[in-house]
Amino acid sequence: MSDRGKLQQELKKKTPFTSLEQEVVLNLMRTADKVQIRFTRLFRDHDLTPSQYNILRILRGEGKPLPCMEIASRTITEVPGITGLIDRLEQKDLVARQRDGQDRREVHVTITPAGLAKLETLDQPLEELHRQVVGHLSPDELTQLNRLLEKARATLG
Amino acid sequence: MSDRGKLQQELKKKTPFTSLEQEVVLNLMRTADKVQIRFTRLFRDHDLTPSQYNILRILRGEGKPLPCMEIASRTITEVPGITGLIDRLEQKDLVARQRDGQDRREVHVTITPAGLAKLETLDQPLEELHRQVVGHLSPDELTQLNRLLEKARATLG
DNA sequence: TGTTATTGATTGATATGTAAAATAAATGGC
DNA sequence: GCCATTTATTTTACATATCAATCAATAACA
Repeated sequence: MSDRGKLQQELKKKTPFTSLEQEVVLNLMRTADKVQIRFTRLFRDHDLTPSQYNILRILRGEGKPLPCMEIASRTITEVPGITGLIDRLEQKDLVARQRDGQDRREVHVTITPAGLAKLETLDQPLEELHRQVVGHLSPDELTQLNRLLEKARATLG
Repeated sequence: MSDRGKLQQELKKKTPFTSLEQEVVLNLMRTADKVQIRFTRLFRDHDLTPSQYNILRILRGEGKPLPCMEIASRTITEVPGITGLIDRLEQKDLVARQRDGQDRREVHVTITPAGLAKLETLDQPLEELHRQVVGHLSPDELTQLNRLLEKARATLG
């Protein structure tokens, strides 16, 4: 069965794709969705959501407290959403808030030792999951896929 | 600048990717996210959400009333989420509920003339957006991208 | 200096996705 | 026909995303 046929069957659509462009977009969204489901499951097993993990990872990578604006700028999450995310991470003692800077409007967020420990328990499973998800593609295919995704994204932002 | 460098800069990460697999996954999620944002905006301009549009499109494609279970099976949305979606579409008179079948547990959902009209106003803008989003890739690249995305998704469920 | 504009963060409203449990109707075995 | 099970849907609870509005602190500037 052709590639086109496969996706068509998967979506249970009766009509053929009207364009190659439409097929690519659907394919992209559907694949990303399935990948995300796998990662979401892993995070949930560790009592985290993808957004929460992402913030912890950013804080660890930076190694110092970051204001909410800066966190928002590095995630999909809009600034108002950061507030609630930090609230829930703070309740779990994975991050802490500080108003220490000269600019007292800024709330600096720090990852706690417990937050760092939580991340460490996820490092290996995550690396393993990355391999599980796209490991069946050859290095050439992965490189090619990267190139095409980059090119697709180039005009988008 | 290399592809790896570009994404790295974009995410403001300080450390290089630990693997090609990780890079592909991040690339995939990020690209899908940006594409989705564009479509979400278009739908919002027409007072719809992506999920709402998706349900209308499915109903139009089928051409006859469908039970909630069937709608859920053709979307990302889990069954419980369908209820609220149909609620809001019904409030806008874009769909209607019927309990006409032999199995009176089933709620059949029909698209209304207003719903069909709403979809028609979206057909052209959507086709145009598909081209805008990935139209700068050559047909060869689109075909290649489709193949790689299909292959990536093959092991995912 | 004092008024205004901007910025960082929060809150509130609406929509969605997910999981668990509840409700109601249909089905199968006896 | 009765009862346990299954099925279709809804309800409830929680996390998130988006947008608008608000509040406090700072910056800009006449």
